[in-house]
Amino acid sequence: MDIERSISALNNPVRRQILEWLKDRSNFPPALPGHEDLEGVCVAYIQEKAKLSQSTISNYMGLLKQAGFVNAERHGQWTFYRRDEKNIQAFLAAVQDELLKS
Amino acid sequence: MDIERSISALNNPVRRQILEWLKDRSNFPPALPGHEDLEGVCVAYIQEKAKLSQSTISNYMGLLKQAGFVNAERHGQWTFYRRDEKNIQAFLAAVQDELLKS
DNA sequence: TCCATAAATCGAAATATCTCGATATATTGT
DNA sequence: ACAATATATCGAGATATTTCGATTTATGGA
Repeated sequence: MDIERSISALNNPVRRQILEWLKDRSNFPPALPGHEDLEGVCVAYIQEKAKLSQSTISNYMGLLKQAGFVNAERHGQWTFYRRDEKNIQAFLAAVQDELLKS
Repeated sequence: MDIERSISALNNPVRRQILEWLKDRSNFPPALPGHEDLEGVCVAYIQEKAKLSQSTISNYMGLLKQAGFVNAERHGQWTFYRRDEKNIQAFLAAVQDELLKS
């Protein structure tokens, strides 16, 4: 739990928006054929919704991953990103601790 | 509750450290004579502990104030800063909401 | 009024972040 | 092996943040 890296990753409205979108798979187009069982969303779908360049979104997802907010799973040529709820909880607990604990 | 501004203010280790120090008045030298009743801490004390320049700390306290994390109270030539626990709670609730609420 | 002190603001240099297009890498299908 | 597609990485320009010293403003005391 690197709080520095996590806050830095959250310090951008598009990255926060992506984390919100990822709460619900139905914010994106249907899964690609053969990947219906996967929870995650590919970079191209996220890019389309965020309306930023492919490289920017790839970079953003890398930052969110380093911060622990998402997991990446490669399947063939696609990387499927999904929220890591456990780490998100852990982050919230850590911030709460830092801001409130005596 | 401007979450953008709040996260931005927290996105700096010294500012987070200051918020932690302000949890406990005894992290700083005793109050100036005649101000023993005040909860807050003057800029000079914070600066001394943070070991950054006066202008930097004044700027930091301004950012923390704009974000709502601290209140400023002017008494004579001093500005006394203290945590705004209500707003800190509100911020935590808002982040929790943004990160978790469906 | 003049001086000293505290804090805020200004201007600037160094560093970091944002964002892009171009390129590289990995994988799949022909 | 080749072409097509998805993603990652690279290099760079624009913008923002960090941090400083110098200056300004506000206050209190001699």
